[in-house]
Amino acid sequence: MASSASAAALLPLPLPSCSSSEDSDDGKHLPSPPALEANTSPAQQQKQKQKRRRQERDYNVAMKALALDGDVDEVVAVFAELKRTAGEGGDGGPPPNVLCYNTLANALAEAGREGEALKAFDEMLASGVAPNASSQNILIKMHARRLEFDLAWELIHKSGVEPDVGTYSTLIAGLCRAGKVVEAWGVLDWMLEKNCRPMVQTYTPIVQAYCRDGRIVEAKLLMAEMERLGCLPNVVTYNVLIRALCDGDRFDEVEQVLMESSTKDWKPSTVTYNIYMNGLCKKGRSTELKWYAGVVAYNTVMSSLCEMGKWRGIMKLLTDMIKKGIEPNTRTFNILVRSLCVGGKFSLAKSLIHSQGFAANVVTYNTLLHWFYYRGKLTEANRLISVMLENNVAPDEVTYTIIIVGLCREGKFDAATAYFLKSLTSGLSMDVLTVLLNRLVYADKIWEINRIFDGKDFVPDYHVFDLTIRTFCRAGYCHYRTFYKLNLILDTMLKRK
DNA sequence: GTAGGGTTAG
Repeated sequence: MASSASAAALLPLPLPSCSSSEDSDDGKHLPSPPALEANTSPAQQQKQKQKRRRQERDYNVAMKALALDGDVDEVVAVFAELKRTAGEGGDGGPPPNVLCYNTLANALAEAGREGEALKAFDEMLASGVAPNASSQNILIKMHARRLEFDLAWELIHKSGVEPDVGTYSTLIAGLCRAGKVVEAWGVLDWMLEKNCRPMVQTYTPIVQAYCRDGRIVEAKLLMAEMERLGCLPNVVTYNVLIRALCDGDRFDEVEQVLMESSTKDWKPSTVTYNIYMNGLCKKGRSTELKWYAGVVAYNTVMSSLCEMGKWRGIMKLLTDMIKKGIEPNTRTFNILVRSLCVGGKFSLAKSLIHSQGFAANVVTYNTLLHWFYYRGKLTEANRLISVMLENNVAPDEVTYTIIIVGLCREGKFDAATAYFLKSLTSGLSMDVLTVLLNRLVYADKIWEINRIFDGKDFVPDYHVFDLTIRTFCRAGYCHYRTFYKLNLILDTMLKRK
């Protein structure tokens, strides 16, 4: 995979502590074209460097804000702009510094665009910018998400970048998410051996792992231990605990924990209240909005009202929040779209896409598509797909799933298969394939299945074989009279290998 | 100014 190749690419480190923004006069990246260079004094050059550094910081802050907002495309655009301004002198100019590359790569990784994140790091190395501990941590995070812990270890041991608290914390978080709490404790011991002091961020994932397993007693014990060690649990740690208490219907204890917050030296945030309220909503105990409610709280309640079919109440809340000066976001909007669909107001829901001040995203289109198919409005669905593509909104796995399910239900297996083949251009999704195969096999559409594996753009691997055989067997095709159909498909698949 | 733990939409 590309990830291991890139991990290897990070191994030989050029100059471990040197970032491009530092004043290393190695002459590798002169900021200005020669002509300008000739008649600028050292003082002026210094000034230009400072200006560039400020510019990089500003761009970096902007990228971070955009990433927080979930607008990754815009992050990519800002980064490109940063590179462009460097090249205005004519000969390319200095590359962005390591922090900017980190921000870019992290935003991409967080958005699930890991291939692009790795490409960003490759580009960084190619421009002679040395990675730092944060770059390494971002890579470790990506490895951990794919459960490639061996690669994560290899990176730590061979990169030459000294692991920091963040490195260990990232690894611990990844292990905890994968349910490997014992290994996480191992890493904690290891860092203590290396005299690296843990932080709240190091312990919190372990608290969370306990909470997820319903081991609340152990979670609380660990939090007590943190206090003893002088590493006080903070609002995030308590949020984890409160969520677990909500899931367990232990709302009295939530109140208790909140009451004690002032003496325990932490302050509940809007996130805390959002978790609490979400817990109450899920148990059907509250739709009352308190004074501290922000946009997320409104979204939660509106969404819960939508589940209950009270879509008129949603409109009331929308006007309510606008009156209070709380700005609705894309999610608010999507909840509104969904509630309008639930209420059968399709044309109104559709018209919202073109309304000003709202950028429809892939979720918006998915919501509408789902309902169009659900109500058998195939022409509308087709038209919407065109609009979506015209507006440069890329379909995701959910989109393809909705389309495929919708078409199959109408008996349009051929079209559904065509969409699956189209989805391959953005990579194979096993989820999408599972959905399609299920429908085709149960409908006995052997010809279409053959078509999936007959194309030149799809070479089945072990998982695909496994899935196919299982699906056929579950549908009863492993009977001797029908087995030849599965054989036919397997033949086609083997031809491709 | 980058990384590492927590909330809401299909």
